[in-house]
Amino acid sequence: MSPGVIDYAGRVARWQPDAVGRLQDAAFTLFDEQGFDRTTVAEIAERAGLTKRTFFRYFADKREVLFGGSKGLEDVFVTAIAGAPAAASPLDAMAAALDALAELFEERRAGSARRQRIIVANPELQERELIKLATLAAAVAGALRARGVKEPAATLTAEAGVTIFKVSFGRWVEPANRKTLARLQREALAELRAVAAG
Amino acid sequence: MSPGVIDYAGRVARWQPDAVGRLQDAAFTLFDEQGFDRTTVAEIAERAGLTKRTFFRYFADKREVLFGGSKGLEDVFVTAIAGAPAAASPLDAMAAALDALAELFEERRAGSARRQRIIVANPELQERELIKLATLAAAVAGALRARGVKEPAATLTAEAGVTIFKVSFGRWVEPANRKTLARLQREALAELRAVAAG
DNA sequence: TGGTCGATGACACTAGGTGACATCACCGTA
DNA sequence: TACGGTGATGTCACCTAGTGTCATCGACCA
Repeated sequence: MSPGVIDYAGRVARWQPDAVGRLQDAAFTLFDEQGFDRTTVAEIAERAGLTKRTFFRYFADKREVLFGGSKGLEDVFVTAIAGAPAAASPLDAMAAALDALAELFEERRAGSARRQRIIVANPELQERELIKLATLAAAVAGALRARGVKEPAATLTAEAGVTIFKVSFGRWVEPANRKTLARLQREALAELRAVAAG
Repeated sequence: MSPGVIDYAGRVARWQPDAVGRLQDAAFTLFDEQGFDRTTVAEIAERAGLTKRTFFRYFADKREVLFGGSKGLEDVFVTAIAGAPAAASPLDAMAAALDALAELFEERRAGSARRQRIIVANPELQERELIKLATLAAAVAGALRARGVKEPAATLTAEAGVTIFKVSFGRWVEPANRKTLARLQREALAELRAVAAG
């Protein structure tokens, strides 16, 4: 669609640039305006100046368009675990990784809240969110095992860390919240330590 | 389909009994034989002697036919939490609830393993499983709050308990496993305590 | 006898998702 | 300069999950 666009160099480009970005923008806007399931893929594609078929070339399904950033999240988390001091306990490594995550998000609270609104409003999207978090937990557990943590401690620690992130993230994006994500995560971690101590 | 069946009283019944059960049986068998996504709803319905439309009257979607028992699971979990001694710590109440769950499953290891095989083979089904577990965790957190546990301790404890169940269940249904679910859960809980203690 | 109810069937329709093939600007190379 | 390959996109036909609506007909009741 729309061939013959003039690109930055003044040459005739066949396609408008950044099809993926345009699809994501269109999807976010439409989901936010009319809700996820009152928005069709054809509608998203049309708004992005593309076709349904092109949408499905970039995204495995309609939900996936909202989860583009999850690979980056996983990378930051795993890298931070791997980079923690060798002497750090599993839970200390986890604390360091949570701080690294917080830094990644701190600037994007408005966008995160918008995305969260869309997801919370739709069970299908919550399912996808949960499997992304489960995948994340599995990767984190792998990073812990690479540090010498045994099973099932690695999986339990990883799940605990991801749970802390999830719970804290949910509080962070609440309109009334004034605390930083880093602080909410540290509080949750302390709480978990207290619970486990009995 | 198949009207004119003779029922237990010798009278002519219009329909064969237990449509839900027949649909579940057909679905389990077909999913196990040919996989979840190579099985169509029309196929399941036909095998059960019913139509697609009837399938969707009983199950909200194709996946739901595998998750009929999750309400019972939640009831047992929540009841056990509520019934724990008033003096028990949150984690002790959790331990008691996990024992109660183990009792519920101990007799059904073969069936549980078959269901697990089907679910593990398909990401869509894992998504549904995860949201069921998340719903379970939310209910358990509610039961803990009813005991006076504050947030975020209640949610963190509930998530930890459900994680212990999930991890232990996965190990329990492994072909090589010889331990009971109760024992695997107790081991995981001890491990979690050790990790959190540092 | 007739009327309501409840479980199921029949049928048409929407939308997510896929496979196969066509299009055409771009780019490297002879 | 001509030409062939490549990659991003479009077109079209198709499958199947899931839904809305109305028809059917034995059971049950007055």
